[in-house]
Amino acid sequence: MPDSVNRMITPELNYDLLTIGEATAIQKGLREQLSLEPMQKEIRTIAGADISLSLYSQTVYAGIVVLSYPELQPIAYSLVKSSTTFPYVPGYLAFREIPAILKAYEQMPVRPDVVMFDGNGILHSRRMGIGSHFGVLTGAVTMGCAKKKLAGKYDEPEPLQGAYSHVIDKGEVIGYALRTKSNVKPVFISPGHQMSLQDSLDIAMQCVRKHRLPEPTRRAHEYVNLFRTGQLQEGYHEIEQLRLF
DNA sequence: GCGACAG
DNA sequence: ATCTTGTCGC
Repeated sequence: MPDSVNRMITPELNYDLLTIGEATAIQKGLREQLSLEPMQKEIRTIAGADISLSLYSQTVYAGIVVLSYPELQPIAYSLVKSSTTFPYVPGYLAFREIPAILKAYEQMPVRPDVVMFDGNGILHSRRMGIGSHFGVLTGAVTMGCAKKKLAGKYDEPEPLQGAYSHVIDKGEVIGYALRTKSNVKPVFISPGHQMSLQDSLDIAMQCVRKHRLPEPTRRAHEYVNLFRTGQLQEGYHEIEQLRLF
């Protein structure tokens, strides 16, 4: 089938012309399809998804890095250069980043068991952060890991690695403030889609190594920055494993 | 009206 | 998010 025809029946997702009011309506609709049922399947791969931008540019560099689990070794990555005019508005990050991340996702021949986003899942005023939005859109199992709080209230967790506290909004637990390293600011964990609050916390803890950020989002951030600075090329790539015997 | 506000 | 140098602490 000619490429021109294919594009007509599978148009790219484009949120650029939406108003905030329309975006809010979309979030409310997606929320009705959200599932927070506990995971059943065993995790063998987990991916991190992120975007890198040049200041004042509409060009976005999207990437997804797939890691083995529980080893957390990068085994493949997908990079896509795209553009967006939807501005950054707190609470609407998905409309700016998802179109590009979706391209990177669809370009991959493999489907990771979990996708972790640099942003939130249900830790959002309408329970529809970028992780949940992407999950409902694709059916993927997703979660969020944000570096700053977006919504809700929480008590500061003890300053020890592994300590955590609930983030609560309107009387319900919507995520956790998790101390991934002692005496370092916590990260904010929440389920996106097809997993429970407890699942998201367990997975986040299993993904912490030497840094504040869990490996999936840390690697995704690293890779999209290498892409933006010309040190990695667009496309899908598998990483040859170094065998030491 | 005031404060908060992922990336 | 990105732009930036040194500096403090484990």
